[in-house]
Amino acid sequence: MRFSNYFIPTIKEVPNDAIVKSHILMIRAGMIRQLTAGVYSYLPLGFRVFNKIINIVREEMNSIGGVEFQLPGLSPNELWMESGRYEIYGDDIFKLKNREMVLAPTHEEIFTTIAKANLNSYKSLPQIWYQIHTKFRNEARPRAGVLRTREFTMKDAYSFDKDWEGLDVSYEKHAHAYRNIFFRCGLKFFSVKAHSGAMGGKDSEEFMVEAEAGEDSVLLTEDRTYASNIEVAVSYREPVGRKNSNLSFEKFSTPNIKSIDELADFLKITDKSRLAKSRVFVNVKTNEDGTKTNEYILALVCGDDEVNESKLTVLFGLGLRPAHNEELPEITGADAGSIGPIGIKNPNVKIIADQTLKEADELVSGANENDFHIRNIDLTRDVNNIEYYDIRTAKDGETIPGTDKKLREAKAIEIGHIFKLGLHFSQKLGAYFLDKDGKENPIVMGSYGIGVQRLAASYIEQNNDENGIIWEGEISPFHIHLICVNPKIESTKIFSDKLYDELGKKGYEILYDDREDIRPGFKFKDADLIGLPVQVIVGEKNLNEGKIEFKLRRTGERFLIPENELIVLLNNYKYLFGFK
RNA sequence: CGGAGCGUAGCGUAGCCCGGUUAUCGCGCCAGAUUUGGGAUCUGGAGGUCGCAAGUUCGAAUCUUGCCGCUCCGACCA
Repeated sequence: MRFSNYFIPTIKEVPNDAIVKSHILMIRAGMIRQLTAGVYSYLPLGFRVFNKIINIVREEMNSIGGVEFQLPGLSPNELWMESGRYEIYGDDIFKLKNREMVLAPTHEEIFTTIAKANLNSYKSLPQIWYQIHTKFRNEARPRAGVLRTREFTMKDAYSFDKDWEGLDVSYEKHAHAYRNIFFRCGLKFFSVKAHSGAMGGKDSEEFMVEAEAGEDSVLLTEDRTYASNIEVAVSYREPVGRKNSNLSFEKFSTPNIKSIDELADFLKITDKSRLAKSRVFVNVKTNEDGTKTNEYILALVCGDDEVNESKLTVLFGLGLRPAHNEELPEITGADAGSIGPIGIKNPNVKIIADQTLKEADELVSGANENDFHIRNIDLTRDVNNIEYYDIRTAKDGETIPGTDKKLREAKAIEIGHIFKLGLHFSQKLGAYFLDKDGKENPIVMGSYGIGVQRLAASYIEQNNDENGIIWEGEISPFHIHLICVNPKIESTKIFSDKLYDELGKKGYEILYDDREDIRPGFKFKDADLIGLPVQVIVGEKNLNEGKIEFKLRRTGERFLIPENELIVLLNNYKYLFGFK
């Protein structure tokens, strides 16, 4: 590609709106431009990278037997009401104003509709169906350039199996394909156990790239044998245990004490583990007749721990939400800050506590009366029907239960998600098949996604320096940045043109900076910013001695080589181009 | 949705607090000249509904109110 005939609007200055590295560099290198919040135009260079990723994804999906579709972006409201997601998604789904339709944020419903009509026999299962195209999500807060947007390209795949064992196989195939994809894209990635989210389902694994710009928190061991999203991570914490002094509980005045920290200061103690923190949750249950009832839950953890809402959701279901501040006095008798397990106003509140508090005594907690707490609470003696679960959020520095392996907390970007969906959509939308015995069964489904732009941004997060992006491997937009220092000098122009043709014929993808009236420094800066793995520089002085310059982008190393050695040298570096 | 900040030429900005000539500067752009190995120099030039609307005022980029948009933090996030 001749630069003079291409379109790469590079920018020297850092754009005002960009904070995150990959965002800044994608704009500066002329890959993307923002149209409005969370909506980006893909410029030729960016589009080229995305397409490289798409091709890798396509190859790996095909290799596990995936078949490619292209489904509509528009779909009728009705379909989403049937699956129940019209409500669940709420504002996150784009709704058309002049037609009863939505812009699909994902395609379970539509793929399932096709499965319902056509996968009627166990003989037609299993199937892996996928597509690579645009998704629309009305994100409340798009951020960090292309990392979280309202319109993006996603590879979404769905597996259809006759039983759970079949799903396991389909799931493993995807896990394998995903590892190949991310490896080929040159990412340093890992996978974590994940929360399987609103649709129920069993196993779920997220593929992560560690990056400061990430929105997810993960806990991992240094040897990466364990990694987990913080939403589900389990770690060991010494139980609080019993002191058995058998002190009776007593209420005491704690004026204006709202937080655990304030309470600790007030009591002049530093160990907050016995200051039991109470959080109140409302679990909205839908009854058979469609009416709704509220279940109330009080969750206790150590004062220096946090309640993990994802873990609670697993225990109680999707209707769970934190109680609003206005509801608290009605449920407990006090405002946030004075709530505890003893003397709750509503006698039907279910009390649960984290395992670390199992049978603990001499606890301090709110008295369910503003500005009062209670000390010497013995959960075994004083709280009836208490149940213990793992409901705390694991923390940096803690160990994996039963080992001495330490967990480190890190920020990460989720680049892919594989997920055993189960029966939710097949049952809701009526996708059943007949088994060998002529019996009707719901199809067992899996769902698998990869965000294309997010993957590119993740790569850039991991591969950049103060001069720009550093591309290497299969997703580099081109292989070689050929720079003719001054095309106005005939000898260099003739030589560069010839080199461009020859290298092209050898299968190299070349970005050829043939621009006239651009000073050399400008071309070099552009080359480093765009960041192709190898730069070949043709200048008058060197060429007069039969030499050209060869530069490696990552290390900045330059070699002055005889022109006829270029082909051999390039061959030595073919791994930089993702050549086998 | 809550909190904070911002909106002046394609990009980055000064001016705003304390209202008053022709709205500042740099990059980029156009023309010419000189230049050509790390984002050139000089000369000349084009480019603006100061986000929008209403208000206060003799007079508003500047003050007030409302709206819109964007960014960041948080909430949310199959």
